Amino acid sequence: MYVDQYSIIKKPMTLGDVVTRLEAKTDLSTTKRRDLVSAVRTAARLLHRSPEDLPASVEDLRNRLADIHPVQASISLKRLANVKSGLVAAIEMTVTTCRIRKRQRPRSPAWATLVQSTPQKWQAYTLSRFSHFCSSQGIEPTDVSDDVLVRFEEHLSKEVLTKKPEKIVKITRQTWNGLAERVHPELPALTKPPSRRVLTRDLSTYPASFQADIEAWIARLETVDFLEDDGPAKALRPTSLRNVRACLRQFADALVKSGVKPDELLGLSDLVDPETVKRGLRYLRERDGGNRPSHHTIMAQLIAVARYHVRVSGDIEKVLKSIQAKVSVAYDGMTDKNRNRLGQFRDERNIDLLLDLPRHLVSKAGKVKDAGRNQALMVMHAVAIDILLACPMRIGNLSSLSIDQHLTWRGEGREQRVAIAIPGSEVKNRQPITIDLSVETSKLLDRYIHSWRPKLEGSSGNALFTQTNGNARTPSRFGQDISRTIKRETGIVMNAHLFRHLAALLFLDKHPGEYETVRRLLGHKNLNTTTKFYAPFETWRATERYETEVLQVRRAVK
DNA sequence: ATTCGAAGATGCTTTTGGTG
DNA sequence: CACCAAAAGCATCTTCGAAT
Repeated sequence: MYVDQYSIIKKPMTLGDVVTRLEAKTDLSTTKRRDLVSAVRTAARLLHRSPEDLPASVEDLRNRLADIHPVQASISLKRLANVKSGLVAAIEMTVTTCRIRKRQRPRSPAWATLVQSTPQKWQAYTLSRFSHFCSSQGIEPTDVSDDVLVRFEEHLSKEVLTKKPEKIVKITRQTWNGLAERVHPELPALTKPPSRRVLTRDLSTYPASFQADIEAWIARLETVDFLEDDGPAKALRPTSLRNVRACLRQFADALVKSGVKPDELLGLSDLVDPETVKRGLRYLRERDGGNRPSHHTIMAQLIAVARYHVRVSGDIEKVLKSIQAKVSVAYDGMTDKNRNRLGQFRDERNIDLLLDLPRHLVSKAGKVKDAGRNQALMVMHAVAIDILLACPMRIGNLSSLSIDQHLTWRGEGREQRVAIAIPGSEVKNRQPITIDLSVETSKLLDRYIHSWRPKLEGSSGNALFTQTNGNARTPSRFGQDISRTIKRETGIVMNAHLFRHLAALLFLDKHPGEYETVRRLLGHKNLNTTTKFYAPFETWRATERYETEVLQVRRAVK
């Protein structure tokens, strides 16, 4: 590489330099200096790096610090906040030359009036930081433009250690536009950037004959005519029908995006011609940067359509099958993501944290003086997690538990226990679920129903985990609630379904090879399914045993 | 002063029984 | 017993709202 001999090659500043400069700073009190140096060192320690190896860049440190959770790092939330604040202050003092000072001059009169007169208090909060930023830059409310928002985002990401600058910008824009639209017509509206999400064309934008053809195909899948010879053996469930529709919509969209005119799609037969299929798949592969499971699913739907609806020749069907084979994605048992998430539980501390979480949540809720909705939700999550630990059912079944239909109380007083019974028709694989909860879990459930659930709107209904409208929480919603609570309280990243894997893992850890028990616990129909999933984890135990039995010996010898 | 929560919609991924 | 189809589940976006 050619290097200009006259140019001075500057090494990027590191946190090591920040410490050196801080220590040389005579205008700081000894205490202040000590605190700042400590903050920088602690931050580096949390990141498992030496200060010299970390760039003195707020932007870079934000990303690194984003994954630090106080519980996992064994420090208090407050201490972590103090460390972050000290870190930014230290960088400001030693590295950054120009920055917008916090709490400097008051905002300009126009900004002050605007923010103080918002209809809702939260709007003032939301716009607080933005208004100070603009004011300090000499930008009045009427001068606000998309460009100003860009500079605001730059300020947030380069000079402040907030978690998600882009989210703050998004909410600022939303709040601003809300005010501009409803309260202050004189204010300029901000442009909403296009969503990065792929959205397919709505089916209603295709020719009527195409829409009708799809509906006919769906209708065929959802009804069983026992007199029909080659009809489906059983009616598909609503979820599957939704997926069929989605696949066809996504493929039609792929064709349009690759240049086919929507008007040219007159029926399903226009989707399954081999050349057309290749064209669509090429587009999808290009767009997604490789094969995806969804491409394979789409292909499967197209083949079904080709075979049973369009009734293509056997030759064509063979061609389509060979195309499908080319887009398949190798998959064995469990994905890396799930494997990694389960890996968190190789640390026994995390197992304890999770097992103890229900109790922790209840006691946390109980400590609040005027406990209200939020505390009731905490106890709701405690109950959900406790049930998942005892009986790792699918989130769909958990979220729709009904007090009247699924719960039965047995026994009296201290021995009272709650039984959960879910009929097979409500379960994914049609295996009924029956479980007697432990006395402890039953007590927790009882306390939730009698003391906490009534604090929630919608508690007059039968849903154990009620929404404000009285309906049961939706599975995806409830799953997210539970994941978030677990993440917030323990730092563990998991989803509701992982409770099933975890249960199997914990049990097999204590009782190696007892797959039959795990099969019953998880309600699998086939033992095959169980072993397929969990046999790979024997490797973990193998390395652990190697560690304890062989490496320990080495230590002893040493 | 700073995000956070609820809930619906939908794209995308995973699970799981069964079959060739 | 590898592979596939059915039936989920998960992640993320959107919109309307607030809590600490």
